[in-house]
Amino acid sequence: MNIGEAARASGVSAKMIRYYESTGLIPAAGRTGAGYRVYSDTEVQMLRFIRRSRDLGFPVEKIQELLALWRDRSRHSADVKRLAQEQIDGLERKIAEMQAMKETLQNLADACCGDHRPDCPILADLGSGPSLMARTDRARSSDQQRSQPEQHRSTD
Amino acid sequence: MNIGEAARASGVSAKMIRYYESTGLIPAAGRTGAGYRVYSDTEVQMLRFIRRSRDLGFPVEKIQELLALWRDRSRHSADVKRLAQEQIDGLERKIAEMQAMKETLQNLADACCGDHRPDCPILADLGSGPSLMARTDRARSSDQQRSQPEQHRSTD
DNA sequence: CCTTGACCTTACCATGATAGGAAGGCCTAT
DNA sequence: ATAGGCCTTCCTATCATGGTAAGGTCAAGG
Repeated sequence: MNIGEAARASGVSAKMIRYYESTGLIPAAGRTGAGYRVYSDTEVQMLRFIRRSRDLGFPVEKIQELLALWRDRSRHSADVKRLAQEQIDGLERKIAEMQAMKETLQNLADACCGDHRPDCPILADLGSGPSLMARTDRARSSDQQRSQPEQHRSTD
Repeated sequence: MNIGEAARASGVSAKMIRYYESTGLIPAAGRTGAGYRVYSDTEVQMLRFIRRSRDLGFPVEKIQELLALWRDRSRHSADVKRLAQEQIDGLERKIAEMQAMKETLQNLADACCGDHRPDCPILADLGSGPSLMARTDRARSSDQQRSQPEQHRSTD
């Protein structure tokens, strides 16, 4: 099987297969006399493993660990579970982060009448110092820093 | 104010300020005789605007539009609201995507006993073809080594 | 045989936003 | 005048992926 077929069979693009090989994620494939890479079913299965792991958001670095465990018949499932849990935790963190952004934006958008008038709480918030939204405002302090004549910061 | 002070005052690193200038997001700053960039309070305010927009997940491309609206005193708040809503929608899509990953992983992890034994539904799923998961069910394993005659293209 | 077209090869460039470093110039206080 | 802290530009890297270009290979058909 050449790289194009392996790509179609695994769902990993030929481009990425070569990249994974170059980075050492997968071992170098065999070659025909002409230099074409050759793939066995076993190797395609490994590529599918990688593809599926990527689909679940695992970074390539972690996939390396997953592959090592996959190949290790004396692995401890606890190690696999730990990797999965770390990934779950990472996803959760990112979800929470984006959820917070979304809520802040939603609050701002809700407060914006969204018509022909220029007044807009969204821009007002963006243009002000630290986040006024998300929780009741506080630290509004000086929204302009001291106005020094120019250059250097000297005596603080 | 030089770039270091502007960075501290805006929360945008000096590195990024130069980058934003090089990409045209912000106009080129004035320079002292020695070539040092000089920033006014107005420019620092703009940098804070950018910083806050980034904190809300806006890509620089969108920030360019936001900045244009910010500067345009005859803007329509509807345009701002639309940008915000697009960003909200984008965040929602990404959140849903990651939520799906998380749930799939959680189901797999829940099915993994996570002890010293090698059997692991997580690896079994990753090693199988297309997603066997998707619903809240698994409780299966040892389903990974069936060699499928999937090759086509007779020219081998 | 020669052409055609689909496939393969390597190598380089680009993305987006950010950080790191090197090499050298500038500024100010001591 | 020298130290050391700041500035400058330029280069590199990230991470996973796609694109392009220039050239070799292979199978089929005229």
